[in-house]
Amino acid sequence: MLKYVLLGFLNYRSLTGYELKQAINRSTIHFWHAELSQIYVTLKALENEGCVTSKIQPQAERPDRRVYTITRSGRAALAQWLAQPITELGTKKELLLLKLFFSAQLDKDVLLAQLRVQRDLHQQRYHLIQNEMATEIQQSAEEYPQLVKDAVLWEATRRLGELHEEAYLHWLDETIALVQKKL
Amino acid sequence: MLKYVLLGFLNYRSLTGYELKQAINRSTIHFWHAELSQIYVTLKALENEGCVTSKIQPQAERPDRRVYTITRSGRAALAQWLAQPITELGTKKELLLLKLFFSAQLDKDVLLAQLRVQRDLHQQRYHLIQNEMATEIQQSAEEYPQLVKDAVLWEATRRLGELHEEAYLHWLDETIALVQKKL
DNA sequence: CGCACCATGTAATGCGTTACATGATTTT
DNA sequence: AAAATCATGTAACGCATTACATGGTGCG
Repeated sequence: MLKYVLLGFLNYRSLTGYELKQAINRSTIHFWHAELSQIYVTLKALENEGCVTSKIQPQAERPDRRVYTITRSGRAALAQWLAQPITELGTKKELLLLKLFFSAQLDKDVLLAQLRVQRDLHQQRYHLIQNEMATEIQQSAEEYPQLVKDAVLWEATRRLGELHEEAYLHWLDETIALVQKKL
Repeated sequence: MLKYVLLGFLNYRSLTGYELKQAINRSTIHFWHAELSQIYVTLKALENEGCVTSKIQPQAERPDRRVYTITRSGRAALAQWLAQPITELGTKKELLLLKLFFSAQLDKDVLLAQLRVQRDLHQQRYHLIQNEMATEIQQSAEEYPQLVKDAVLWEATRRLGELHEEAYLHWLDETIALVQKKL
């Protein structure tokens, strides 16, 4: 899938691997991520498939950059993938739930500490989604008026992140209280 | 991590690979899953590490089964893992959000169809979590009174699944309306 | 008669993470 | 002086998915 993430961003404009990583971190990070090393590998694969082309851009006082550009064939591949229906639900892997599931014999205070750390982390992410990410999207929409439709959808993905974090925080409070009472 | 899922279940009682797959499907499926083939591979690895032992149980009129039993060393590994704090948030991969993010140029009706299929799928999962899974947990708690504490935590993991699906369904309705209006 | 269930495994492939390797510039 | 940012890659390792392989029993 990383292929399509990269094609998606390159469809807006030409970018380097490094910039693609930044684009991901600013926008899709809460539902799709990738390591830089994997991005470079995948870009090379996309080039072999003819979905992108690359040119070295020499820079003074900075390392040279390899700028990737989407091809017609790359746009076609992206469009084809977008139109393809998803027929199954995605499978999640939630480490916290896994540990919690088997934690009945674990020391109660260790478990509570675990849950409180998670509460902090999720609170932080919640604020990030509500503030930094929301303004980021608004700014893009104002800066590039041709992307209003895109911005509507970006906002929708942000909104699910917000709702999920709200649910998660609510659940953590519920669960901390539950563990205190019943364990 | 699959190692610990298997150890977690084997800590309750000895099981075969096939039964472990069933246990996962009945309980942790919405936050952790695994293919049978991977379970068999991982069980073999656990045996090499001394975390489990296995015995062939011959069966008449059924294929022989290999029953796995957790060792003292396996219990220790499990306990050690459970006590270990999680310091980072898990990273999700949500295919639907990824497609949605890049779908501004996609045909509106194709996108709406995509979202409606998802609504059906999530509705189904929501009911599964609320009904089958809830009763499954209650039954286990009644059947094995020594597992009341465990059942409290199982129920907690189920509850997050429920809350997440509620949020997801809410969001899908929101988003379908949004796409109809603004795209 | 065909499908689902019981039951276990191997092999190939793909994808992702972590570590390694390099090195200048800018910010704190 | 140290840390972060810019910038690109290779290599090893681990884990997961998919396909392949086998074969009996029970049910509709």
